[in-house]
Amino acid sequence: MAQKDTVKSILNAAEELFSERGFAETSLRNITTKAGVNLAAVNYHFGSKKALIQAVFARFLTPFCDDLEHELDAVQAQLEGRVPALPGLLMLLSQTALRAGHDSPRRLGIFMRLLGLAYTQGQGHLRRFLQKEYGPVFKTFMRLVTAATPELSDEDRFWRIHFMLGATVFTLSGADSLTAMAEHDLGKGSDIAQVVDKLIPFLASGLNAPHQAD
Amino acid sequence: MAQKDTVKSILNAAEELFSERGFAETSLRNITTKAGVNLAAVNYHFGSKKALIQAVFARFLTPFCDDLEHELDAVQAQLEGRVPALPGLLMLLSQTALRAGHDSPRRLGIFMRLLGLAYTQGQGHLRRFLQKEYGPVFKTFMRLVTAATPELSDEDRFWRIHFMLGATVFTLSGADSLTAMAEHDLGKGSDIAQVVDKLIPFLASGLNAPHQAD
DNA sequence: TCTCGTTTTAAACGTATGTTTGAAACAGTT
DNA sequence: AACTGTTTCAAACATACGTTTAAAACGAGA
Repeated sequence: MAQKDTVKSILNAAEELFSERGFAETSLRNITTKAGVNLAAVNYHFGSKKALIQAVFARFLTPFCDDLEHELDAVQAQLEGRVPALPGLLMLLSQTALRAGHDSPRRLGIFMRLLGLAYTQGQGHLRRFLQKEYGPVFKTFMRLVTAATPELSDEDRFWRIHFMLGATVFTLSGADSLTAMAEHDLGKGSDIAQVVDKLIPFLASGLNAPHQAD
Repeated sequence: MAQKDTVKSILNAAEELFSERGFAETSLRNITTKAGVNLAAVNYHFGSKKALIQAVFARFLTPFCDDLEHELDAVQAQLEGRVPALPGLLMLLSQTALRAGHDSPRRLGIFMRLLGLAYTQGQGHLRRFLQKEYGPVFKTFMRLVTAATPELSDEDRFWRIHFMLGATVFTLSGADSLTAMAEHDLGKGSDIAQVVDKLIPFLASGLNAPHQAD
């Protein structure tokens, strides 16, 4: 059982430290110290730092995407040709995501921060890895969203989907500091599930906005 | 004139490299090589790498914020107590931003990517610098947005502002690769000004969404 | 032309990083 | 109890980084 514990400790420490400081700013010594294991353990169990980064993503993303794929299949079966409703699709996605951070809801924020880093930080190997590994499920989801928004032009839909993605990743990845700000400014904090609840009407309304500004 | 050229070359190279790879992944040797100057020039002219990072932000942000401040003053004078219109405020912000990348519109994308990095990447010194230096103009803008959306609760407005910020930063910072994707998927690319045009109705509609999802 | 403050240069410094190594500790099997 | 494959460990390795240094090159004013 020693191996399992070491591997898991490393993944836990890496996940947290990466999300706090980024990939390049987090050294293997930081990680192994926090995990309470020897420095060489990372290269022994994962092979390299790059492979460790990918493993951190895979541990979260693989169960999430499997779960999502299953849910999407169920939706498609239930529809039998009818068009899906957009808010339902968004809620299904968010609920699946919240479920994926099964330990604590905080983990979703941590992972969103990682996802943001994956796109902003260099790490070309990571983008390629994520694309190859988890691209298909995303395509399926996109197909359903397309069916749910038949009145949108392909162009508007394309851009608005990315506007939604940006709002989500940015907000949830900064959820910790943002709820702290909210608590300070408004005297009212929120947990991440409440933020998601606030996000959904915003996204749904933005996606269905009229083509031109009023 | 030698100093001016060296300083400007360094800033140009740093701006581009930082936006491509992030701060920690870009070495001073990368920067000075690309700029065609000696390695020591950065420490001579800027003092440290941290100071160079701040200088890159200041070169873009100082003219932009001065311009924005001026524009906001004009709006407030013209209003004389009446409530401002939200789409107008958003367009004013985006037009000012587009104007700030006066050399090429591509520069706005580069800078948005830097702004995203500033928030995701560790760099506590940067957040503090930006807050101290450019916080007040942001507060002024926020006051006008608050006046333009009297029907929103403080809580909803707070969160939706950050949803908007996220959609904007994320999309514009990835504008290069996103327009490439759009070209590939739809056979129709866009420049950054067109993306901004598409963004505004999305944001305005999201901000004014009903409180609960339908 | 000489001078003095500024700028550039090549080289070195100290430190931190990812990775490798070879021996020690361990756990399960015969 | 002895053997075997796996895992841990302390130490070292090579490399890359930001920064410093001291000398050289430069440019404008006397």
